Amino acid sequence: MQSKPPPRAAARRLPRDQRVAVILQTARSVLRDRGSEQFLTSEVAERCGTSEATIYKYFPTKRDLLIKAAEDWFEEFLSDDYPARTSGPLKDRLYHAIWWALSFIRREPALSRFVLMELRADPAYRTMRIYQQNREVVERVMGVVEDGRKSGIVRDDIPMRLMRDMIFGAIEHQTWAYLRREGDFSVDDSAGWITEVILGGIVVNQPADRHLSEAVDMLEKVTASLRKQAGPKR
Amino acid sequence: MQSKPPPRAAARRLPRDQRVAVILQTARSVLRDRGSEQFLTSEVAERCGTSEATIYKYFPTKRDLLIKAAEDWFEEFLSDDYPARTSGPLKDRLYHAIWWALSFIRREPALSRFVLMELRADPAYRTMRIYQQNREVVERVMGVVEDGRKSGIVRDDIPMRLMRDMIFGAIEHQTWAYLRREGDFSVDDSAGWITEVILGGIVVNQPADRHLSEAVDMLEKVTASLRKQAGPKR
Amino acid sequence: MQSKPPPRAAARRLPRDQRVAVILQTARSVLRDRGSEQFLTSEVAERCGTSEATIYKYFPTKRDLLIKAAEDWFEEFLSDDYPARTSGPLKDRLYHAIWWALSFIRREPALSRFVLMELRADPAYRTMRIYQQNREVVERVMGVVEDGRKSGIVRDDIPMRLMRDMIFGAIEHQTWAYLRREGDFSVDDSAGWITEVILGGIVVNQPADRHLSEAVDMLEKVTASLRKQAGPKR
Amino acid sequence: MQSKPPPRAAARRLPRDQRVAVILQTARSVLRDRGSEQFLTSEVAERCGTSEATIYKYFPTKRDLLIKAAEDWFEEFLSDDYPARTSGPLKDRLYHAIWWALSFIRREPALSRFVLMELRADPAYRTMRIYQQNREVVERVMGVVEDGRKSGIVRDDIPMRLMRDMIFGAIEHQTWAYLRREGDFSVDDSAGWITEVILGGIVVNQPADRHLSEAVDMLEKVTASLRKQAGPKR
DNA sequence: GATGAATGAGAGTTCATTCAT
DNA sequence: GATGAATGAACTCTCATTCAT
Repeated sequence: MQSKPPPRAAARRLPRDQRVAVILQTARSVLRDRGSEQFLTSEVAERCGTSEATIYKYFPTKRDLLIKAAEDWFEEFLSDDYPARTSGPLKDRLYHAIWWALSFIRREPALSRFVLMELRADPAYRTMRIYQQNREVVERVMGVVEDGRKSGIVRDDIPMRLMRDMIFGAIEHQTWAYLRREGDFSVDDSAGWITEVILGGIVVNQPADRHLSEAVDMLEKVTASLRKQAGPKR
Repeated sequence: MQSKPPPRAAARRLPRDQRVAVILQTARSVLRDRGSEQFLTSEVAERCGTSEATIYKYFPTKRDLLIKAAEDWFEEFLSDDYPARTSGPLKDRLYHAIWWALSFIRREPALSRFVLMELRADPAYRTMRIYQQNREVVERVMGVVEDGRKSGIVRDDIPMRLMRDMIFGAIEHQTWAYLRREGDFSVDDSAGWITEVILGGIVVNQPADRHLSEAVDMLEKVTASLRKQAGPKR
Repeated sequence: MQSKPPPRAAARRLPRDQRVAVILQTARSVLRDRGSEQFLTSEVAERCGTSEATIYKYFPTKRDLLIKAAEDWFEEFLSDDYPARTSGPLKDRLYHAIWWALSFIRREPALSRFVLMELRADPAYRTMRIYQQNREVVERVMGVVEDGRKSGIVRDDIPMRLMRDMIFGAIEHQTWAYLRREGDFSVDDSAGWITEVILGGIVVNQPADRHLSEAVDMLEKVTASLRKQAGPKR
Repeated sequence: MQSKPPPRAAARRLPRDQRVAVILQTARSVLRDRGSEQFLTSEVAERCGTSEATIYKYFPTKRDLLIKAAEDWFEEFLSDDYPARTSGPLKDRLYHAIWWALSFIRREPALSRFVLMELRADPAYRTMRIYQQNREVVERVMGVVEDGRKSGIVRDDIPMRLMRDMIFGAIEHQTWAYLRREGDFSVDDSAGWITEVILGGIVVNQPADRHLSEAVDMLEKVTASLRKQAGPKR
């Protein structure tokens, strides 16, 4: 016989808001531990010392609970935010933004996985708050690119959407195994390389280029020696 | 009252191979229509006019059926293959390979989705035939990069894995909405832009340009100083 | 057309303990009527006017239900217990204990059959409560034998295990047909004879008898020879 | 996909009798290896290189096959028989018969288990050939007891049925674990002890008995000395 | 005589969700 | 506001048995 459930731990008769908060927190922890596929309403109820019926009082559907929990979670992440870097060389700023996006995944793999692999598939995804939240992350990175464009550093023939796909495609691909709980990754390294390739591509400096820079070197020397030769001038 | 089920539509008593083929085809179509999560053996049985027991006669497990169906499907794609382009400029060859990978997704979104989002997560993925099949696609693209490296065109400081993640991350991200049945994409355009960015990055000024303009600057200074040195002329 | 199932007969919404009790009682009756091999959870559900899901709410497994039902059943038997007889002649005490064991089988053949023929074969049998319960019965009988040994009445060269096997082998064999619902047996008679044979064996001449008759023989001879020696007497 | 069954090994188109014989032999081996609960018609078919349909041509039912196989098996055992010992002391003959019954179990535990635990439960058991076969074994043992009775060695107040139950109850209980594949037993030891207890019971020679035999000893001495005293007589 | 193909009829579970109290 | 009780509706898988060829 199933052992009797332990007597409810949590306070009964919480005001609505608190009850909701408790449930959401618990749902978050279940989502973290089990992933969305093994997410059972019964486990949420058990962990927060309520009944499943109570949960269904506040959330019409398991999925609603799941989404709300994810959104709150995401919100929290966004609010204890690093300030975006808005000045400095483009490369540094891009690195910083990508690093930040990667660190989100690193810190909350379960949430990331749920958002990236489940919610994004939902037909209603675009109407969810979490869609907007996710956009914030994307915007922060793409904002840097946009700035680069405005100041003429970034090519303006490449569609923004493509650049976005490449950057976030790379981010997700790099973190795939980690999201699967099958490996780890270095936020710093990944951010570094992605930035590097995005900015400069994978093609070696052309030979022509090398010769030119040698030429520049020589000219610098010539210039310097001419200066000396000219003596203390004015 | 449920009226008696209509007599089985499909031919009964098929020879083994044909029955297997019918089941696999049907499974493929169910996978296409429903996705792997809503894939029911009962629906496969119904659609091909057999009983579920018959299906289980030939496939030990629902998952086995699913995988076998996917593998055959993939096989079919790989066999009416375009020849890989093995000569010509790196850019053309890379474009061609990426184009080919994209066209797979374009032609078989349901299959792609299943492979990319379900099977890849399976612990046994690496031991499946489909893993090898998928590798073929990846290898074909990365082979081009490798060649580029050997001939010194591609930077050899960037880890291959990163390049792979960027290319396929970009491919998958570009096709994401399409896999979700939410949009479309142009194989040609996507392939073109991905190639472009991967090879050259997103920054306007190629190093060659930068060096060149520095050189010009200096030459101007040198010229100016030589002029002064020459004294008041004319 | 199946007419709509009649509204559930049994009271709905029983408190947990009552529901569990109802299920256990029902399970017991199904076990009695069908035996463990034809024991269907669906029949239990039907008979007690619940759904199978309700049963699985309280019992994780069909087998668990079966075992719990058997254990409770056994418990009930053990609790309306006859006191063991702890004094008096060995024979009486052994008779009493065997009688008690037989009466268990007599009263609950279905349960006995399940325990003796199914559970005993279970790898986990030794860890079950019912194993302990069964031991109580065995111990009560063997305790008498043990006492007999201590007081020198019982031979101490025969392995206890063998004696146990003989006593319970005899008990089970005697009751076999009854367990099969094919006949009946008298608890009194069986107990009497088993006690008799176990204690004394099946051979007519007890050693005491043999010696006695030898002695008589010899005395007759002695008498005869003494008569001769005394000469022709009247 | 289930791998194709290997091409049939056995000759096709066997005459009826041979086919039946092959099936029966195979069924026996499956019964031996798997026990009757895991006995699958599919495995029989596979092992003897026929189809299940062929089996059903000759045996209307799985159970029929099982029974027929067991009967043939038993027959074989009975025919390469030890001759029963028909002379000598009762104890030796009983030992021999019990030993023989035990050795059957020892040699064919799977068959024994099937007969003792499955078939015996069948309502039609009494009408089966195997019931008669089993009786042969029982008779051989009980024949010895019967002889003992006739010659006055065995008590005639104990019901034969009880003696039978005690002897075979003891045999089965002793071999229980072995039939469960959980242990082993010594045919010699078991036979020895069972014989011992059955014949003599478990009670120590009574003290009275001891005194009597001492008395006999003394009388023998008296008789002897009287004889001497009487001198060479006649 | 032989068999490949096919299946009816379940079995045991699982879980999100409802509702009377 | 809270919940214990209850369940509908699936789902995957098994196997003895039948039948057209």
